[in-house]
Amino acid sequence: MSAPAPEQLALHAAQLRARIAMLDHAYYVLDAPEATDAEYDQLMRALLALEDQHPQLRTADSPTQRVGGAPRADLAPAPHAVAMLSLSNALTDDEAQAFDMRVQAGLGLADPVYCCELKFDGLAISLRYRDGVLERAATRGDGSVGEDVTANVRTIRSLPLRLPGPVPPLLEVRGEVLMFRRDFERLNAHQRAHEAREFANPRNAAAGSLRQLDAAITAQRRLHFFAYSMVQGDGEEDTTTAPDSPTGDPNPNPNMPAVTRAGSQWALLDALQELGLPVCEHRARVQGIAGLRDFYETIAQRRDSLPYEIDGVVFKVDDFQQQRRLGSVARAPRWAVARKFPPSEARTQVLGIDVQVGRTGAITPVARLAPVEVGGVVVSNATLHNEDEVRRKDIRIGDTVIVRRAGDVIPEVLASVPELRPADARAFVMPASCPVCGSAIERGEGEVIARCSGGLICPAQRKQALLHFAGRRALDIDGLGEKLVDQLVDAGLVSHPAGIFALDLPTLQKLDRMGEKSAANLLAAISVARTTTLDRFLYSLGIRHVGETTARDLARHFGSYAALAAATEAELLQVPDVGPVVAQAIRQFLDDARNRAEVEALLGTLQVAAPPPAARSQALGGVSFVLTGTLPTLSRDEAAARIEAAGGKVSSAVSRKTRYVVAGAEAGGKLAKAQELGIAVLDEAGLLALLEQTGGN
DNA sequence: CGTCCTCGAGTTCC
DNA sequence: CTCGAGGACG
Repeated sequence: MSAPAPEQLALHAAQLRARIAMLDHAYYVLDAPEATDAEYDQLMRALLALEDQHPQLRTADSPTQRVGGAPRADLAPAPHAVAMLSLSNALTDDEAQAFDMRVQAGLGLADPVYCCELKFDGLAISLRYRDGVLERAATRGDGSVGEDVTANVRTIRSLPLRLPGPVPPLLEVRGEVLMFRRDFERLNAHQRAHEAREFANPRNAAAGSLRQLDAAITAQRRLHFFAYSMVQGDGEEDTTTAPDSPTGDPNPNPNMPAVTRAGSQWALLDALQELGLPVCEHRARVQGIAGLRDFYETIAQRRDSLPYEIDGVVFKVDDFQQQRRLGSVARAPRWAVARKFPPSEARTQVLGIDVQVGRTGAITPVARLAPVEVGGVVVSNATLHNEDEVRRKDIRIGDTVIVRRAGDVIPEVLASVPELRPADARAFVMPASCPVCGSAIERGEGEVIARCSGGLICPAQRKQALLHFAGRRALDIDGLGEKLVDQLVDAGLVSHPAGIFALDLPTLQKLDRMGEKSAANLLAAISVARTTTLDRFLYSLGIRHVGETTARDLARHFGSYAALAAATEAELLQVPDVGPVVAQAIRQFLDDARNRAEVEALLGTLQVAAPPPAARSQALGGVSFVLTGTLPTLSRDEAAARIEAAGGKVSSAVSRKTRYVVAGAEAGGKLAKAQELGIAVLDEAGLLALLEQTGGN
């Protein structure tokens, strides 16, 4: 085969570039992808291969030369008169301490004064005001040249387009553009509703919104801005003689604008604020390493309750003269450092997508991930919830994905990174039959969850049913966990709950790694579980839609299993919170012959006591509480029991009807919600005091 | 009939 | 903890 002519190759490369540019425009600008990711990827690979073989074809504007958030062709380049530096990072307390030591050494000064601020997880932006009028807004870009995003930045409501009062003829304000969590969630809900791709996090959403070509779209996205620094004139380094006092009191020239007079970062922030620029309220002026630590700790605790995301805090030497003496190295100033929080997000690869079978037969896709550390633990699995979710987030096997494990414990796959998708990435396909028992998988009309139709034929469902039965909130059989249930079911020793009570020592000892001692312990635990209460018993049966609360309501209403079994659907409807769906599910369970036999067998071996009576104390008269976080001494159950004993109600979600939120350590979203709704927040001591007070009389 | 509230179910790691 | 969905209530 003969080599194609060079002109032909050049033409081919140009065609590929044009096609890719067109698809980029459709994807990033018009939000209307015109090709699948695989097609796009194929084009890109073809171009890369071509350029690799014929380097002379590689052009500076080739899409292959783009890295990450490279400037988009259609946004004008915006050079920075003074480079936008980044900050060096301190990832550990030791590194923060080293920074403080360097500053002390550089200044020959013990315990320097620092200005502490938040490190926003957004985009650095520079705003140029000429005679007080916003003239140009630019992204950081590579530090020396950014992108002109003036039209988009103008849509930020909190940003003054004209600065009042005396201002220098040319003033450049720097700060961060970010999206509040609330607006981010609203945006994603909107994207979801329009079947558009969701954003992985507020920062990506802010970046995407700011780089919109249509400023009308940016306007709808509700961006925010916080100012944190300033460059004067046309970029000459600030040489104004700063007043000796960092607060910048009496000034020789009172006509000079306050921003110009400021002799310290702290005073500058004040001055920016006076100009009507948004300045974040979370800042502090502190002394020495102890002060830096305090600020870091305080903010780390509040991190989750802030309305926007931050990835750390920033420490700056406060005094401008001192800053100048310290100077800059390479691309970062020596007088400032970013103390980062441990990352709560990480990228990793999807090795595969398996499905799990739950107690009710629910089929849940689970991503097997290349192990990655995020939020302090190594994550290797993450639920994908359901089929629709996988499709919506467009997560494929082989994809690189963003995983998050924030204040909450459960890792979540936020999004895939389409740029890093390999050509052989495979989409997830919901299997047609259960991987465990082979029964058909069905998904009801309008339902989100697909289910294995095998019922208790399915070993997976049987195992889950047994685990539920033995669970802490049901019969509470200590030691009967997943491993053991697996063994018992696989060995054919137990196939249904009543079978647990037929176990004996010789049978148990047939199992691997089951000595006499542990077997005896298990039998003792089973024996203890023979005595139970009606509410726990009803809950343990695993009737659909009957959870802990409904089981308790049923127990209280009917008083005995026999009474419940005799109830008609109409009678069931009399029970609080039982409607037609739940009543039917209960009736269906009771009418099934196998279930009846099972319950009969259980009742033959168990002693089921009448349910504990409802709280008699009316002290708290149905006041509604929500618990969140870890309390110092009480467990959550104990706290709930005490509240209920005093006649209060404990529910799981915060709403306007909630009177108190009891928050412990590492409280998450519920605390934030409580603050949002203005609901009283108690700590453990506050709760105990309240109980004491009301219970005492 | 729509809105809000609550419950049930599934889930990760050590 | 978060979702979906059932139930209560206006």
